Amino acid sequence: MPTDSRLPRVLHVLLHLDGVDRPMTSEMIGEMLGANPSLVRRMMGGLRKAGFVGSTKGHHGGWHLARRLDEISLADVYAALGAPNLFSVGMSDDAPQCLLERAANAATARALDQARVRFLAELQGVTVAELVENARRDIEAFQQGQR
Amino acid sequence: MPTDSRLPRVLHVLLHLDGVDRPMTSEMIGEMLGANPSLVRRMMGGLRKAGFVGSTKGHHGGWHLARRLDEISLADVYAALGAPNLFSVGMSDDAPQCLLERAANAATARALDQARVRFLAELQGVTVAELVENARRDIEAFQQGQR
DNA sequence: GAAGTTTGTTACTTTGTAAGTTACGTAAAT
DNA sequence: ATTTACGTAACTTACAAAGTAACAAACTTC
Repeated sequence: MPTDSRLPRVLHVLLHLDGVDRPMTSEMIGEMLGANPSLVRRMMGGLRKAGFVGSTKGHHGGWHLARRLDEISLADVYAALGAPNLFSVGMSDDAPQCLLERAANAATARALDQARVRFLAELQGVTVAELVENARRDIEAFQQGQR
Repeated sequence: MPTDSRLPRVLHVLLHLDGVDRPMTSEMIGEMLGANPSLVRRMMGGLRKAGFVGSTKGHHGGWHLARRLDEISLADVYAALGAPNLFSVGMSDDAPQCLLERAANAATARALDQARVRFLAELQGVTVAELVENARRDIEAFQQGQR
């Protein structure tokens, strides 16, 4: 399967929406991401339902922020995308008869669960607003290097 | 992509190999896993290179353990499989120009890295032998319930 | 209210990777 | 020599997200 890149992509979009005062159309966003406008609408749909962004139709329509970025954690964004499957590794049979197979599956599931918990905890601890700050720091560091 | 189920599957195989004194053929293992013998040979190849199992050709040939299960951690097994890609989530572009995209990617990568570390740590802390013990406990609990 | 813009949604095609399959060479046992 | 069984390469299938196309609905502007 092509890698599921929705999480970093919609984060990228949120960061840009924060920096503009006009709505951005799906076409503008699509160009930014190197993606199709239709795909953008699909990705952003979840964020709209979650109330993080709004969208307006017609002239000068497009996507805009509907909540402050410091009120949105990365975990919120991930959830708004529908908490898509995180792993490419998994069990082929969830409730096997063989007890040895169960032991093998249980051990694998345990490790995956721990990893998922860690992943979500990390996302929970960061707001989208902090990403803006990180980027700003990077920009300053870059300008520093230019002098 | 179909889910990568190699880790739980080869663990399952190791647990069975521990319980028999004769080598198991790829065909027997394939039937056990609901998989093709050729696929079994591919999956087990890495374990052979790692020295965890051996394989012999010809009459009464097949796969057998080549190391004690308490000397093999789940992380060893995962590594022997080639440390296959763990996540279905990832970035579409690794080194983008846009600093906002970089911030979005970095945050995603950070969470994934933490999750991977947690996953490996969990695998590292468990030996295949311990899975046998777990299964044995399950069997006893089952028999207890039968009385 | 006509024209033009933009989203919302559906249906379809493409893509990437492991699974699954087929085939055949190689080596060992009888 | 025959049979068994691994080793490996080449090919097809499956599946979910990406990507594409199309169009109705809704809004803006004039």
